[in-house]
Amino acid sequence: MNIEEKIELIQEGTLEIIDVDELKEKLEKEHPIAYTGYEPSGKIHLGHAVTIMKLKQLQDLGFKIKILLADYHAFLNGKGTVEEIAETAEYNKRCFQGLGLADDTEYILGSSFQTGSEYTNDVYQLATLTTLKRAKRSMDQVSRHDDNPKVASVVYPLMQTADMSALEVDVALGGMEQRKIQMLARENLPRIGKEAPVCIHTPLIHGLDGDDKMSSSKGNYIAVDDDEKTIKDKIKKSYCPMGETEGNPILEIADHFVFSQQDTLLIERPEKFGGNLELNKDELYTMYGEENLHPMDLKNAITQYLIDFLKPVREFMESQE
RNA sequence: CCCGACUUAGCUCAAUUUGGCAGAGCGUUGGACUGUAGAUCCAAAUGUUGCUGGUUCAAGUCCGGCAGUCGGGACCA
Repeated sequence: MNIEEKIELIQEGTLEIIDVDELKEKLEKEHPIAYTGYEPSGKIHLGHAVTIMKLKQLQDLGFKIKILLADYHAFLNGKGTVEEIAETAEYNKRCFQGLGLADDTEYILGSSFQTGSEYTNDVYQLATLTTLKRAKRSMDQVSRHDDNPKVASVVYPLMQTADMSALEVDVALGGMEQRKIQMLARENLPRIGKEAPVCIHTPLIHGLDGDDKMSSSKGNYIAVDDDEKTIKDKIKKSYCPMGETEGNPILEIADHFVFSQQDTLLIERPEKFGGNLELNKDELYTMYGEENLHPMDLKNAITQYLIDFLKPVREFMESQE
């Protein structure tokens, strides 16, 4: 596979690559490093899984993958005590493994290096280069809501910047909510004499309730280790307007998790409603948009697909207990 | 360190000048209507009133102490 073909693959399902020419250079390396950081979270859901799927693809293309279990970041963001977060991080690691990342994926706990002297120096350097306004703004989509925002919330993006240097990453992958932090990092790293990584952003998927963002705090997610019944119940209750192809969480799940794995989706429906269908992505969107496919039939198909898709994750997690 | 204000359901807030059964909206849950969900309609659940001591027949309400948050003042050789 040549570099152009690789780039085409990487672009699938991403909103932006900043920038593509730099990515070409990175792809000439033997084993470029790609990283994503996750705040340890009580549940790993399909939103997280969008980025994990992309990391798996990068892995197949020869990247070395580093996953930052960002325990300090979670701590700074008010998610609990360091001890609680460490436990959650261990659980999250199993979720990521269960989603199929290769065994040589490196899982790194933030606290294992984020107090080092060189690292700390980087953070202080960055602190002198970053205005409060800019740092706060970068946290718009990331910061947990707080009526009394703490200094911690502006240290957060500086640490995320320093992470990229400390982990020697070539590519930083994240959901679109990370964009402002990543852009700040790209701007500041050269100013402290470090190289900025290529930034790749994936779309956020809508919550099952139709909310802008699937998030563990809102309970509008499907967790990667949800069991069959839970998946059924959650999809059944999901927002899914007839004919609506924008902001429809069920179609988004089809997009990111079905059509990234296979070309067509089998939709089983009773004869009286037209009988079974096998549709590719374009056909599905067209047919749904024209109201020729009922939401319930779509939901049933996605429910069954997700049950099968997440089954190995669940089994892996159980085998680890 | 000093002064003041605030703290009530998951969230936002009510609860009369003058102590008398702690409420609403939103959210949540259930039902109706739809071959899904939502919208709409109907119904239901939910409280250590920040903690603590006191006054009183009776305290969310009055008094004392503590804590948290916010604001101001003071300190600045």
